[in-house]
Amino acid sequence: MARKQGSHAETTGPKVRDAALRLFARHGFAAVSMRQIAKEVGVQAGALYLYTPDKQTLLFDLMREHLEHLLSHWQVPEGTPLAQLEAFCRHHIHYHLDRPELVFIAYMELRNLEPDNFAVIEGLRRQYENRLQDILTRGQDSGDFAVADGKLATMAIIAMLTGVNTWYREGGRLKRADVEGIYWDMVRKSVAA
Amino acid sequence: MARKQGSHAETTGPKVRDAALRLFARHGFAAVSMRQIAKEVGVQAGALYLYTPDKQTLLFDLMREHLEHLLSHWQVPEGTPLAQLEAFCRHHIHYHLDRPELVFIAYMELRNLEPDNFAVIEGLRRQYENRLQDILTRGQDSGDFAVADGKLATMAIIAMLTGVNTWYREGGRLKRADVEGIYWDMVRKSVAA
DNA sequence: AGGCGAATTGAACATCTGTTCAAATAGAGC
DNA sequence: GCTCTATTTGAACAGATGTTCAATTCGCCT
Repeated sequence: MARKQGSHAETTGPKVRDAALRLFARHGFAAVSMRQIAKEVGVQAGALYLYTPDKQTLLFDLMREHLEHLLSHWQVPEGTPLAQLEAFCRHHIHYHLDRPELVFIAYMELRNLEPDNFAVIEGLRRQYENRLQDILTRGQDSGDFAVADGKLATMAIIAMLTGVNTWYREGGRLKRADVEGIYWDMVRKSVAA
Repeated sequence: MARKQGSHAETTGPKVRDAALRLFARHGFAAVSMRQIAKEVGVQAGALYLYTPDKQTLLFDLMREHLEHLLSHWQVPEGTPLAQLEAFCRHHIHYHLDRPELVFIAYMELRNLEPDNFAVIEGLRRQYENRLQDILTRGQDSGDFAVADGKLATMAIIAMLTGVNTWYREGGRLKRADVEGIYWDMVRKSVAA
């Protein structure tokens, strides 16, 4: 009962995060116990509390980091509204297909966030949506797009694009570039003037 | 400790189902205990087992009944592919906005189903998707639609339409008929030849 | 070689989990 | 009013829950 051989916070820390990510995505936050996470890491449950103040924070940090990285990793480029919309769509699909577990958690576990944490995540998500809505508004003003309602079109497009994660499997009938192209084509037409 | 005044299986049974529906939708299947459901019904936990063999079946029955009703309540009408697609889209939105809790559960709680139950629900869902895919295929063959990939377009459209449930709130800026119309317009354009 | 801080154990806490069942009471038909 | 059955209670089960902490060992620096 003591410290283990080869133990270091720099290796155990990420392991805890990854185990939580994997297990929360597979079974859901509420269905996963701290002891299961500990087992996956190869450690006793008590040791987890060196790396997170509690289970809730483990979830919150995963979601916050995901959304903050999504926002910082990509900015709307200069160009026509059409080019901006294409860049958004292609990046969204690409980025989300790269992180299925984080995307899944960030959507499915919203109701397991405590009110303060929920407000933070909601705010970040809203920022991301606003980027798309701004593109659509600009395209509407310039006459490139014909969108009846900006907010609705934003939600419709994001729901459609994020939906890729529910069915796409690596090594399937379609390659990622194909999927990107086909989705972009549908989005383009759906808002076309 | 005994039978309660005014107790009848015909009233308690539905109460159990409704309480489970409401609580599962709000907090998630795994986060809700049988004692919470019992409290909502106004009964002790043991009494629930007169109305369901176990917690899992409570969830499964909600999902199965929802999807079976969705399938039996609406059939693809005769007509042009365009008319069929419009009917599908409008009905989908209307039906789903009427049952936000069931829709939410049927999507979010898939991973909490035991394998056999999951297979049943998956099968029902697939049947519903196939209806849309058939419409798209027929429209593609007739030259009314230009769809690069039938399966992908099916998933894209369903994701987009079901997404309404994540943001629409009764009494908001848009009426249900407006939403229906705007979504149908986007879908129509997205598959247009 | 020795000492100090970092990392982990394992037991303990109080409470909650799904489920079963004998006992008890209520409604309904006579 | 009596009986029969439908309906519910409340206790019990064996185990799981998130979290804390003194005790212990390992890695690293001098």
